[in-house]
Amino acid sequence: MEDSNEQQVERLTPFRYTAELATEIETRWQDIWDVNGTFDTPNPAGPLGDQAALDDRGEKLFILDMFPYPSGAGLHVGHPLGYIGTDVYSRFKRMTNHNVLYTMGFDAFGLPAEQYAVQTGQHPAITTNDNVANMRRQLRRLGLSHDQRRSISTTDPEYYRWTQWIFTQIFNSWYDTELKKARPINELIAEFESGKQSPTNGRVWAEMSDGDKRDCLDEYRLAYVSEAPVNWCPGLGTVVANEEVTADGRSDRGNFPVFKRNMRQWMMRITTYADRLIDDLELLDWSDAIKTMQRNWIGRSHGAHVDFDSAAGPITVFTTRPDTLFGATFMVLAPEHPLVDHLTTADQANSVAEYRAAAAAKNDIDRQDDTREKTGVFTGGTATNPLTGEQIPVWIADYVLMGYGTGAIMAVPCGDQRDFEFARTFGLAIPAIQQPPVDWFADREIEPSLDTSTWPEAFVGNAKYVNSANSSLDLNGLSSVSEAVAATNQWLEEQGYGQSTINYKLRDWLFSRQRYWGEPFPVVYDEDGHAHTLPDDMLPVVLPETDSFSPRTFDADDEHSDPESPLDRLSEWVNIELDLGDGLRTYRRDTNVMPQWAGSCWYELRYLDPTNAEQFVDPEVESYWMGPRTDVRPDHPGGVDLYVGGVEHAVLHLLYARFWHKVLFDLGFVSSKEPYARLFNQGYILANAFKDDRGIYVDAFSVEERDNAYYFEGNEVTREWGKMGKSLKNAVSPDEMYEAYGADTLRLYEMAMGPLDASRPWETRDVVGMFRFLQRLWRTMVVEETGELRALSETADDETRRLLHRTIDVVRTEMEALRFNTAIAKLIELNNHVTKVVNATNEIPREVAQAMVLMVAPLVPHIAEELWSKLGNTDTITYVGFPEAEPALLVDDEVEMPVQVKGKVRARVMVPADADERTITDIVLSDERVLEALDGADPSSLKKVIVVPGRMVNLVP
RNA sequence: GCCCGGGUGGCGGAAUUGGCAGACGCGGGGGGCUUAAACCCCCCUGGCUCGUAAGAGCCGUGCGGGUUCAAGUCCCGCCCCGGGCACCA
Repeated sequence: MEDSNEQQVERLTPFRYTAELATEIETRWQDIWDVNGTFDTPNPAGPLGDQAALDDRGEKLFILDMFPYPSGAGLHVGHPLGYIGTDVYSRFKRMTNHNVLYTMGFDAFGLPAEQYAVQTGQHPAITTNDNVANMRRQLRRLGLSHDQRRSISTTDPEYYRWTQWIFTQIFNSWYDTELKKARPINELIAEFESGKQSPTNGRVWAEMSDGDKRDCLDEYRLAYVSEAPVNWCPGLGTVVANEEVTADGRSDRGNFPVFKRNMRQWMMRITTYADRLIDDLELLDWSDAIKTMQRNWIGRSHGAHVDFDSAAGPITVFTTRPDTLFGATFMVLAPEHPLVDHLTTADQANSVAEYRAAAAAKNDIDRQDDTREKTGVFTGGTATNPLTGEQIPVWIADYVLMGYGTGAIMAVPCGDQRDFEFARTFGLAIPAIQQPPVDWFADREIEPSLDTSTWPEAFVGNAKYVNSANSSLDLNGLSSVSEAVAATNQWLEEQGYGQSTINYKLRDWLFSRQRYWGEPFPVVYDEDGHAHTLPDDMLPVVLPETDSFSPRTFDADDEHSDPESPLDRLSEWVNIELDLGDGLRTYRRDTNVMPQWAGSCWYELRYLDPTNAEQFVDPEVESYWMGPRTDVRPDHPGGVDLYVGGVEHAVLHLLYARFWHKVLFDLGFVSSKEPYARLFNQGYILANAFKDDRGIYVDAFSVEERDNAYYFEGNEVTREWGKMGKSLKNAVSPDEMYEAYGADTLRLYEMAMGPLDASRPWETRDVVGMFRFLQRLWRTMVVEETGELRALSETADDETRRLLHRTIDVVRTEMEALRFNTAIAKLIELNNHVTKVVNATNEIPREVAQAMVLMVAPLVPHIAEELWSKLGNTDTITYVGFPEAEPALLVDDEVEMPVQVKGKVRARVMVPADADERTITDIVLSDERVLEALDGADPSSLKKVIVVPGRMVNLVP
């Protein structure tokens, strides 16, 4: 009987590096690592403190992944891209004398976990635990070098106890605008009592009742309950934060419509930190793209508040261009503006009411989706332009948003495109107040003129001011916007018509959700409805058990439904008797839960000291791992040394976490002013997805390609790129890859396929290239027939040794810079060379074998451990020093230099490596092929001879 | 519309401060081993033209200009793709 191929291979080379052998090696080493606690990292103090171990390790380094939601679907090969990258880097750093903190937790509260639970009918605690366990298993199989002792889940009561504690700290703090930092609310009370400052509501502290004092303090707290317009999402049955609403007015989870509604909700006063959140971006080693997104989201703009007198009292507008006030010929208020009623005249009442009703019926999407046709109505009322003294008409229009600035604008049609369009539509005057430059007219192919009826659009920019003077202010003749703004602001402040100010797009953070699967608020309400946070010894407030954990959701379009928190139903839990210091009283619990983001706002801090029962983190431990590295640079803010994750958290998680961290910094709990000193955004793994003619995704693995077209079950389908995922029916699971090649090959392929920050398409058929490399590596050291270590020779030939050291040099540099793809290419080149040596001699030089194993160890740790032990070592390779290049071996005696004639390579000559320009020139100009290439030109009278030593020579005849 | 990225062989991608374009891998071709095949090993592989051949020449990094001895890299003007923001006063 004939053997199958596999049987033959098995019989002839039973110790070949196959998927089966890889799996055996990998699972065995994973067990050894676990048993030995190989990746346990010592702290300087506390429960995980170990001074002896700490002394053995070098400089500290905190490497962090954005932790995942433990989704029920499990991992596909796209998920661990970043994790493999951080693992390789962590392992490399351990080998270059660093004490590396590297672990992984689970962001297990929130909508996805809850929706999965609702889907399966299982309690979210059960499904979450299952999912976490499954994910731990999948990540372990990848060989990630996490310190398992430090892994947390946000759903552990021991963890969310501290999430609740931080909430109480925030609640019991206020922002001191003088010192520009958060302080305990008790210090504010002390200042009110001593008279050092007075409440901003204008009342006298000593004369206020206890209840009034509480109300007054609530105006200051960094966490507060407010009745405010919020985003109500009936489809999810909860309110959501601004950051969770997409540009087209839908929820980022579930894609349901979102409606603006006034509701009583918890808010976080993140706006008080707007300046610091923008300014401290300067201190961060983050990409400009992410910084820009944060800046845009916070949306700081410098301008002025200006009051326009009217019959209904002063109308305040915010403008960034007070210099254009002379051109303000009308005003526009948002339809919801409170002064509209008072301004509207009787004969305009009907049309105003009609317009306001129409605007109210539209949600934000429709208002923005508009074809940009300007609509609006005249209120009949007028206001006084403080600079010109003219009476100008007041309109309402939905292009002015109540949610930004003051909800009212002064319209300068000649200098603002929106106002220009509005004025054109309704035939309002457009006087020019600047003389646009000649070029501006030329570009628009019109004659220069101050008659704006010839202008196609508004003019925005620096230009000479005209018609801009009154008896006490004269801008005419100025030509820079900044000068004119300064002059106008000064005038406005002197005359009491306004003042320069800063406006932000950022709103306070809506912090409560009407869901079940989240952290309960550590808050109770007394009989007067005042909120009290619970003292430390009553934490955690454990999420109560219930079968009815699913929230009430509504028809997604039912704007007028009301949220109904699942916790509301648990009256036995809601109503309690407590002694909060003034005897046993009846209280009512808060029935909201915190948003998904709460747990991820501080998890990196808990990794530092995960088992500390006394504090959320020991300050000594925090300062060791996250304290400012002023030795690196004087303005280093402290924080995680390397944070790797996707760009999708640019404004959500990263903004919230920075805010919480800054509060904790202000209150003295942490020494770092930023949580993440360096951020690296990894790319995504993309995969082909295919749609049939109904636009439905078909199984990508059953699609056939013929003549540049794609077919599924005989029908042509269209190809598109997408993130890998279940919904696109193109997910490849890591288990398939383990089965075919093992985890080391998967790790290597993901690192080799491109730079870590680039998205790239997955190609299963390419994976085999990395598998072949590992097979060859294995074969250079292991005899496939016997499994024995190949014979070692004591010395390498000169060429091999030089190549080895050049490789070490490059691999170190590339690993350090997270360019694992190029490091791998160099290692393959070295291995290809070594394969030739081994083929010729049947032995491998010991120094080469050792260095190669050490260099691949961060990338493919299992095969490296196995080879390392075959080479006679008994200890793990994890903490062995990474090879260092011998500088003398990096320079050659002779180098080949290309010789160009007029920039084109015509010849190559060998020159001594240390030759200077003179010597090189002499050698080059006496070379036969060079003379030939010069084609008869006289080498002694060349126009130019450019010599870049070690690079090239260029001759210009 | 504005702000970020990006565009290099059949494919994924390499290329220090401007200095030999296409490293490495996949795919493709040829050879060796084998009764045969698979595995493995060795060689070739951007396009075009000329040459029996060794080889030689020309073109070539989205398009069009420019700077330079020299441009994938720098400058100007466009086109396309991906992402973010979007009536923000």
